[in-house]
Amino acid sequence: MLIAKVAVAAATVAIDRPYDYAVPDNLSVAVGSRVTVPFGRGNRRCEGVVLALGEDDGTKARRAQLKNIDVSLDKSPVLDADNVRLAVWISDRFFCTVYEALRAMLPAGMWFKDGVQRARDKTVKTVMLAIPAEEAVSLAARVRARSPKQADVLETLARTGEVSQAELTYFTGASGVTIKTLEKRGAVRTVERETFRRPQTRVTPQNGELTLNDEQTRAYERLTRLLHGERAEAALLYGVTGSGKTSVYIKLIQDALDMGKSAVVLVPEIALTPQLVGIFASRFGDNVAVLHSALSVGERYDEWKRIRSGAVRVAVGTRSAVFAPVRDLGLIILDEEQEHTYKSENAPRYHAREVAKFRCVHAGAMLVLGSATPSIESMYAARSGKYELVRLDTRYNEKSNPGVIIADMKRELRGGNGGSISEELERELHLNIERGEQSILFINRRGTSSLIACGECGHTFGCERCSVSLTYHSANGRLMCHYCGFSMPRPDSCPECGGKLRDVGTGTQRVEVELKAKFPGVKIVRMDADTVSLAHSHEKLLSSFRDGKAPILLGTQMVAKGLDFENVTLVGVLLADMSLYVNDYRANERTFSLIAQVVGRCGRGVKPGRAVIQTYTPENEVIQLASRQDYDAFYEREITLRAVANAPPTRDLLTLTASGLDETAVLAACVRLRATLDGYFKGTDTRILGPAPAAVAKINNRFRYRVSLMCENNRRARDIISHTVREFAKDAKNRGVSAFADVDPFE
DNA sequence: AGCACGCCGACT
DNA sequence: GTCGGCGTGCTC
Repeated sequence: MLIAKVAVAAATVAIDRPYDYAVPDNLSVAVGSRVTVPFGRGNRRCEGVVLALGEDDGTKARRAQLKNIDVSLDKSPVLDADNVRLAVWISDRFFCTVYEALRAMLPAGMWFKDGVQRARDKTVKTVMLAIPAEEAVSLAARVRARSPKQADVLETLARTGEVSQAELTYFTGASGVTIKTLEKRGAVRTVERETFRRPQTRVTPQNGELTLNDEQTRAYERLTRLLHGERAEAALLYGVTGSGKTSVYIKLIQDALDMGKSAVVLVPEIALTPQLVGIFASRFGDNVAVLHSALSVGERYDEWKRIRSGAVRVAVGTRSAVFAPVRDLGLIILDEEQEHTYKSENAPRYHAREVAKFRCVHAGAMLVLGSATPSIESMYAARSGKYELVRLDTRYNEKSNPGVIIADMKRELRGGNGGSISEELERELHLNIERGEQSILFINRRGTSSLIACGECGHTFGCERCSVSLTYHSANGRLMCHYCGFSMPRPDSCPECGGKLRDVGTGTQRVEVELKAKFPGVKIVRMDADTVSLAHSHEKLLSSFRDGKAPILLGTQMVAKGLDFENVTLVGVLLADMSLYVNDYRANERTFSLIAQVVGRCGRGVKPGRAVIQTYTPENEVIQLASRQDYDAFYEREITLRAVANAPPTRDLLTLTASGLDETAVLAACVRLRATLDGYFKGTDTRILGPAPAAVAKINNRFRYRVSLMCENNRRARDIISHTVREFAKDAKNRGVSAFADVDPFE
């Protein structure tokens, strides 16, 4: 009798192991087949993946205990032995179940829920005007008094054209009923559209020979030697902004293709790197598949199949594309390898860099990590010889470094300027506007919108389910929780004392208002989550900045990347020190990377550029070093601090997070966790910290506390951690509290 | 995490 | 006598 070892979906980490099932004679399954099996006392049906097959070697008694596999979900297996091996490794390294790891390897939407396949091609209901825009605006004015929601809907549609119903209700707060009423009145039409268009515009392939400069050629040649087998674990391509890493990537990919192999290119976020994706698309034409969160389920599946069949040899995508099923993997490139988007925050909590390493080692492929500001851990590995370090030190089209002005906001405040634009920045902006040159202003803050507080009693609005403040979105006029999605309309006055509500903190909208007052009549393009979502694309906003020659582009994080415009000669960083004051050992690194990137973007054109860094702590060394783009000095300083603190990369950080509805129970469980770990690590130099509230202490009514360990991430430490998590789940005292482990989380 | 099994109190 | 409370232990 044939026995299958199956990874089941219903298993948690506490009970995860391969379960044996009998394979009925009429069923054909292979390693990697998805199946359904009966599981648990209730024999409820659950999904699973076959990990291995073997002949029965047990006794009759044992055979009688075995249950049968129910059905096989695929005609031919969708995963293979390599996937299984990788999944087992991920489950061990990142403390998840084997099933969770396997699941991450398949395109979303291929999975069954309750035995019913989810809709293949989702459609989305979109709404558009059925009457001319001007007519809609005047209709809106007429009905405003009686039906304000309808008026809002009409005006929004007049501005945007076609919008999905979901977005429309988000921005106007109107319900589906309002839209139906308008439809009955003949003012709007609704259409079911396929979720997303194919994002790739087919570009004409460029086959022209790529010319590299001397330095690029040397870097390329060293990397090629690695590609041909003389390899370290990975290569770190450390190239200052503008040194032309992309050209080196392209040469390497071409080489891999010439050898009959495939390449995977990972980018932090597709939407933020349209230029890079565009370059690959035009260079490799139909040989590229772009994997992308905006693809519909069906499209994603199609792209996945194209890659798997070998029809496409280059896959470009975000984190999950590290699993792209390319034929004969020859090369993986992680661009901007320091970005936190490569680390998954949900199970499986893997880091794409580590998965890439594993795949490359097993496929005999090369891994290239590219960055202008490498993560401290990667540079550490490079310096200690684990990675090959390849540098690109000179800027292509050598331009003088931009002049950097550090504006002291404390002094501004003392001088009576309580706004968010310093005198220096205002002066430079004036200069640029006069000269017809463009400026980019970048707000360094997490979140996209501002907080609202009562100007009289100081009342603030918090989410009742989560431990965070509600942030105000001027785009839809609502207060929203960024964790659970709760939203409410912004009240007219303080619910406590009736006082007037004010915006606190510098949101993009507030800066925009300030700029408009200072520079009347000057066109400002604002790019943040609000405007991007409504206008549908970064590209649209960017081209309105570039082609429309708007003097000022103002935005959050998202303007910091991929901007490479000739006419931009001034970059301003508002609140440069904002990200320094986070309780996180990576705060310095993040701040440095952000500022250095922004400074580097400036002055890449023909004209000389300047950067204005606004900060309340102008003497801060991180800001000073970043403004000089002095990565090497920053690295030396930072690695010393990390070593003193026993923080990564000198040690690894392992965390255990417990969450539950009852705060005292969670805390008590965490204290027990800590005691258990203290026992296991007694007498070692492992540092154990906590329990401390997690960065977001409460999500969806669940309180979260965390215990951290700084130790070497070795077999023994991992065994202790996973054993502790298992025991935790079994302990009746921990009822109602769940725990998970994470490696080097980015929180 | 589910889910059944089992051993105690209220109710037809 | 039986229905259902939730404490306990297992999942091929």
